[in-house]
Amino acid sequence: MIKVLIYDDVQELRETLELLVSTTEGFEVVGTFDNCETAPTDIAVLQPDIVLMDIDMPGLTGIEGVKNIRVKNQDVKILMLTVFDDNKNVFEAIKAGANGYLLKKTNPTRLIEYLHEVYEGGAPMNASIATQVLKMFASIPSPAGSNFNLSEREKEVLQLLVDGNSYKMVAAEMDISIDTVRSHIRNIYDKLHVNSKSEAVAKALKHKIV
Amino acid sequence: MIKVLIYDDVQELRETLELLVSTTEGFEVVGTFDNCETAPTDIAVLQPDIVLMDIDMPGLTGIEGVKNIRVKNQDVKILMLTVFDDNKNVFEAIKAGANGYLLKKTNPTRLIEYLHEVYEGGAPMNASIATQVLKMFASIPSPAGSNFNLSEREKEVLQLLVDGNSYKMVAAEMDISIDTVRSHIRNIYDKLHVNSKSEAVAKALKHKIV
DNA sequence: TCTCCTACCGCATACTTATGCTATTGTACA
DNA sequence: TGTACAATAGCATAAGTATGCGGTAGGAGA
Repeated sequence: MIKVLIYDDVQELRETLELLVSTTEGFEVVGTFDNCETAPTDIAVLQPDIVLMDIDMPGLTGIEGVKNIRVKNQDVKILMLTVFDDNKNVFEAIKAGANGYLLKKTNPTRLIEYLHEVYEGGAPMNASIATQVLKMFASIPSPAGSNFNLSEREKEVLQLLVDGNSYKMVAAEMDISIDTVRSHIRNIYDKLHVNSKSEAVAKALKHKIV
Repeated sequence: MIKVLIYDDVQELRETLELLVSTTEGFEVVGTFDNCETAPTDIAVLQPDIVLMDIDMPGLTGIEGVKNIRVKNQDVKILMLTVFDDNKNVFEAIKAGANGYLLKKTNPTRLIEYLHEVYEGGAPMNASIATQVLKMFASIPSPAGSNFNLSEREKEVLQLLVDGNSYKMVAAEMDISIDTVRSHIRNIYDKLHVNSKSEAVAKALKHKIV
């Protein structure tokens, strides 16, 4: 018997989910709640195998709920449920420790399959969400960033700027005159095609130059 | 008819795959190759919808193959096939532009499902691989909602600073006075515990505030 | 040898930024 | 019905920055 715990603020959906899961062979609903304020203790008491967690709840959001659960319990499988496959939430939920991410419009048969999948250690996601995850993944800048032909010395200066140093502080740090710092920075600006310190810093970070 | 192109250096597997796909309703194998040296031109000529790409090939690896394909073609769906669900390869393949990542031990029925899924824009992955992807994802240096209690307006200003705007440009962009911009920036500095524009930009980018 | 590049240094000037203080509005919450 | 805070705006001044010009010295390579 796979024990399932349900969090959803919408009564109708909560009941639909409960009905679906409890009438499926091999599954048992051990509780349903309209908020996840007490999730960590609920789980300690009810000992579910899988938690279905709505992401859009008033008060404590599902993501907060997952974080709170994971402080106490790393084992229970958590499946996020959401109406929107919006970028930020997916990322946040995964980082919080969710095991899968499903759209509410997922059809019942598929949902049950996904429950089996997560129970067996998988990470079920709807196709659209999986695609998003891959895209986010692919957008992670690779370690080999273009370095714009900056000389070693220039990179040093740039690093110090990124760390929040003023010209004066850079000069002190590198033990060169402030005018030399100016020279270096001028050259850096030329190479990066920028004309302010903050633009240079932004470009350095975005392109992982430093 | 969904057109499939197969790359695998092992003749037996190539033939098994070809048999499986070509005997399935709605699918057609337009070619099989034992290496992906000529992949970009193969694809230009054969116009497949889906490419099945073995990852472990002598000479040009499947990952190199994907990179080469993506230079010319962003539309064809590429499914990676591998015996090992090893961390580095998954990451590299995704970064190269693969649409999905399957283990060779995937059973035939499931494989066909996955082919449909990728054709429809999904990102099929075996459960074990999806789990890995989530884990990698979760280990990405944390953006984790640290927004330093910036108000919406302050975030707007900060974004403009990150984009390289001066006070004057921010004022023009937001249609407020430069003194108001100063006010906002003062408050941003207080909240971020910095005291220069470039520090603020660096912090914004490092903490993914904007 | 001569040229190119890098690192170094200097001065001057206009512009931008940081930070002090103050003040009015509107909205939200207790 | 106050209290709190966000957003707006202003003024003044010191500090920092951007960019114009100029220069020297040393090493790599044509």
